[in-house]
Order: sequence, then structure tokens, then C-alpha cells
Amino acid sequence: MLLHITVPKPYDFASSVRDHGWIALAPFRWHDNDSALQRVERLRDGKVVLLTVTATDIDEAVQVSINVQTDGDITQAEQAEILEKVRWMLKLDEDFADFYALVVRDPELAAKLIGGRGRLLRSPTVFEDVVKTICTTNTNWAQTKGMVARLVARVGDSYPLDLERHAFPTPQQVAAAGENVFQSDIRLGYRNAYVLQLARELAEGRRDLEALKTTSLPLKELKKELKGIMGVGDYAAHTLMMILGRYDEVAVDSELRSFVGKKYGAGGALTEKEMVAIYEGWGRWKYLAYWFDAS
DNA sequence: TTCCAGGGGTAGA
DNA sequence: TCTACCCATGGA
Repeated sequence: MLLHITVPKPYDFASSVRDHGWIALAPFRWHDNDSALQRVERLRDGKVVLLTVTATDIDEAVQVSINVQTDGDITQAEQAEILEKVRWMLKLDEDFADFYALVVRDPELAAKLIGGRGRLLRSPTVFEDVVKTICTTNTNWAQTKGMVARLVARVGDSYPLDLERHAFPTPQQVAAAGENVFQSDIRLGYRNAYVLQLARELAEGRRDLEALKTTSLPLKELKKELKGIMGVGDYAAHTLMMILGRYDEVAVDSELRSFVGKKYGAGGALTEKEMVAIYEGWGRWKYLAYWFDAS
């Protein structure tokens, strides 16, 4: 089964997908030889499919193709769900025109972005991205990858045509796993409690993360809502705001401190306020300005 | 052994 | 609002 989405140029599929580290986190995979994004996905009705997403140039647009594989038929409703999820993951419904218009004033950034970059990869659900973001805090990237891989392998549904590959687990599946499985197998350290608590809140209907996809909450309120999640502080909230298409705030972490310190520090240590101020002129695009400055 | 890596919660000021 | 202290984990 092959599905298609036509995306207006400029859009650089391969660069956009790889510009975010998320591509290295399960169940995402990148196949360099054929520039394909791959992912096992559990659909709402429980069917587990393998999505292989590629892109080809067609005149004034880019055609994104989604190859859907599984052991049975795929209904119209499932096709619609897959298209919706891929559009979300690739941020195809966001308008970057204002950002690109601003970028031309900065030749260094313009050179990087001219082909149509900026649509950083995100996961199909906000739940998945919150969990992944929590797994980036106070640890290194190798451990983040391990944490997410173990979570997916241990409690995510298997893909029927290759049982070694799994979908990202639902909140219900995470909640059902319980403390012991987290401590012995998944090993997120003290983050175990954060991820379990979030999964329970969602499974029991005490929180609705997915509503944030379409929220019109003012930035401050959105940040407050995100920081209400145990384990989410300023860095994680700003990262998740970026995921949700709000680029107004940079996420200050050791990576930003290191990069900004080297490029703008002139030998002396910069305060956090000074670091943040460097991107002040980018208005609602600060996060992306930093991201591509550092890339 | 000690440090610390893409921080955050909590108590106390 | 700011600071000190603690937090599991695993590699260096």
C-alpha cells in the first residue's frame, strides 16, 4: 500500500528529518542508502504497521511517499490515520514563510536553510515526545538512545512481519508495565517515576496531552501546562514548545551553553541571560535560529 | 573512585 | 525568585 502527500517547495525531506536527533530514537530509523525514514507504528485500532517514508522531486513540489506494510489489509480509516500522523511527524502543516523571510538577512543561516529545512522531526503523539524529552535530561545522548530503545522493545507492540521490531508503547501499556519492569529492564533511573506517573495520568484520563496539538493557549499558559508534568522543567518545556511549533524560547542545556560559549563567549563565561539574549532578535523563531546556528 | 552527561524536584531563604 | 542538595544510570 502506497500513500502520497504533495509538499510545496522549498522542502528538503532528508535534511529536515535528520536535523533533529529524534531520528536516532526508537522506533524511528533512517536508511541512508535510499534516504528513507522508517518506523513501526501502532494504529488506534491496535493494528501494527511498518511505515517507510521517502520523497521525490516533482517540478514545483516534493512528493512524499509512504509505503505501508503489515500482515493484512489497510482500511480507509487506517490510511487516513497514517496520512495524518505523517503530516504531523514531518510538520507539513506548519508555515515557515515568515522564518525564511527573516533568515535571508543572515547569510550563514540562509545558506543552510535555503533548500527548505526547519521542519524538525517529531513523534506522532505528544506523549511519545514528552517521554523522549524527559529521557534527554541530565544524561548523555548514548544513554537517551538506550533508554528509549529499551522502553520500546520491552513494552511496545511487535510488528507482525518482524517481531524484533516494535511500536512506541501507548500510555496504557507503559502504565501496565509497572515499577518492577522499569527498574529491572527499562532502567530510566529516577526518570522511571516521571514516565510512569505521566502514563498513569493519561491512561486514567487525568491529563490530555494530545489536546496540545491544536491548542491556542498563550505561550505562558502552554509553558505552565507543560511544566505541570513531573520531570519537565524549563529546558524540557521549551523543547516541547518547539515540538508543538512554538519556537519563541531556546532550550538552555549543556549543549547550548557549550556552543554559545565557544562561538560568542570570547573566552569569558557568559551568563544564561546573556546566552538567551543572543537570539532575542529572532522573535518567535529563536529556537530555530539557535538550532541552525549550532548545526 | 570520582565525575558528569542535551535537568528537575524540593526545601529553605 | 534564587540557591543548595539530592536524584538513578552508565561511560570515561
